[in-house]
Amino acid sequence: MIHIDYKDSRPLYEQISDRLGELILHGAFEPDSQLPSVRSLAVELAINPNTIQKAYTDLERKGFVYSVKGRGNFVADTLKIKEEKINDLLKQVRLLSMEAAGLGIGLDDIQQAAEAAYQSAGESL
Amino acid sequence: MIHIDYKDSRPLYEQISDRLGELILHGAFEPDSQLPSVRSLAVELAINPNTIQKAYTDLERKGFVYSVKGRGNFVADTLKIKEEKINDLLKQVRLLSMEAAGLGIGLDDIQQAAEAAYQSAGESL
Amino acid sequence: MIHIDYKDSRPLYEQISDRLGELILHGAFEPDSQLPSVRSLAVELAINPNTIQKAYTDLERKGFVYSVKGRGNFVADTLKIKEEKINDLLKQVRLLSMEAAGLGIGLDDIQQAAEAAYQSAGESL
Amino acid sequence: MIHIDYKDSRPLYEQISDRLGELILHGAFEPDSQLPSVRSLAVELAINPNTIQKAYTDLERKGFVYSVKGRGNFVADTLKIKEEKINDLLKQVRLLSMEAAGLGIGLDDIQQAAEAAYQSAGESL
DNA sequence: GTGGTCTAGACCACC
DNA sequence: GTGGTCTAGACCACG
Repeated sequence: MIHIDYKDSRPLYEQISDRLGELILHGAFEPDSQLPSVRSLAVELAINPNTIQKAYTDLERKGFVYSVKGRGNFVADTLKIKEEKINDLLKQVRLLSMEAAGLGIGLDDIQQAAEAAYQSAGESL
Repeated sequence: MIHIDYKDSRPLYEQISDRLGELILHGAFEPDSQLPSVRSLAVELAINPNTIQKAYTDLERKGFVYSVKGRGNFVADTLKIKEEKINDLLKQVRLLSMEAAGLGIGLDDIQQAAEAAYQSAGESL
Repeated sequence: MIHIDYKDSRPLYEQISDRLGELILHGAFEPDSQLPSVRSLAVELAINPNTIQKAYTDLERKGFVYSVKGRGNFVADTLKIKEEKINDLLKQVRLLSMEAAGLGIGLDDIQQAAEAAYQSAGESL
Repeated sequence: MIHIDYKDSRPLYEQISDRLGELILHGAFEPDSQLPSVRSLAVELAINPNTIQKAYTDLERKGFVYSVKGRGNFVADTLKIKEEKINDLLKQVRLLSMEAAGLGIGLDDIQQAAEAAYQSAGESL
């Protein structure tokens, strides 16, 4: 479910946090369902529990997860998060488009690239 | 021409390298023209010359610049670089589009966002 | 009467203790009347009896409740408690006011906020 | 400048984070001025550097501080933060006032307590 | 068994 | 010297 890449320059806790956030965003977990415990994940990934803990703290800061002492970590209501994520993504598209305009790329090229990728993603579902 | 932001969490050398690379890509310098010397830039930006040197080394690694011992740093032929940059940007658009598909964003939303941003950038030229 | 919020980061026993204390303070129980038994509350809330027991112990420590072995838990004389609570609350108001002074908030702003909230609470009774 | 209370039930990192945040909010540091380094604070307070680091991370999350790798931690622009803090404080006043209404405390009592404390704070400046 | 906090000691990237 | 990350091992509160 989670793959650690030691060649990745990102810190381990961030790889884990990002990956879990991705899974949550894409609906891999039910809201309010329990996530793997700090210790079990630590064992599974052969990583220090503190590092897992940092990943969960990061997810809590981002609002993806809430934690209850003595009980575990649970996935938060992802609706608002998803909206934020969507806004973020569109903002990135806008930035890239403006940059593309500066580099002389045609609007068509961008839109076609978007379309092709979008549909290939749809097919793989 | 170059602005250093001490609040930026990126290292200084990277800010300088990125900014110079941007200027080169957008045609602010003629190919083979000479760039400011390490020392002059260091004085101008009130920064340690080692940091400037590292920025130039970074640009050389990326192929934006070539350096001649005892003479200075010069802008490389940017044609290939520009092509790479364009490919890079389109690749990013594709990635975002695939991610968008996974999040349930409509293709229209993406293309419209791109179009609006593209045109607003064109107007500001 | 008591609602458990599993998303609340406070421990369960504290949620229960706080809620019962609130009810007692606001006169929801007669003095010396019997409170629900540990077991019945445990069943009703679908919670471990140990947790309920800890809540009652907490309330006893605070002086809201007294317990008679073999008979149950009973509400204490709340008069003194109420006075303490009032003193507590006024103390908090004073602390906030001093902090407000340090932050440059006007006294009027505080008093008006207090008045508006006070009256809105009165209307909802 | 910072006092650690080992009898305080709050974690050390939170005591430090809160205290520094307080100092920043009350203008004890110039914006963009450098805060004590992780290591120096660790020595001064006789505490593990990791704990100080966690305090700074916490302050960064709250927007009180920004950190630049290799250079140190600096106080952020506190204007927005101060506004948030003021809103927070007034919200607390409102909560207390509503609670007071439920307990039968007079509005006068609250406002007078606020006034007395407010003025005593003003005199001590 | 669960998460939360803390210490001690280490290594890295950046300046 | 600066912050950032990671490991190892420990103790506590909670259920």
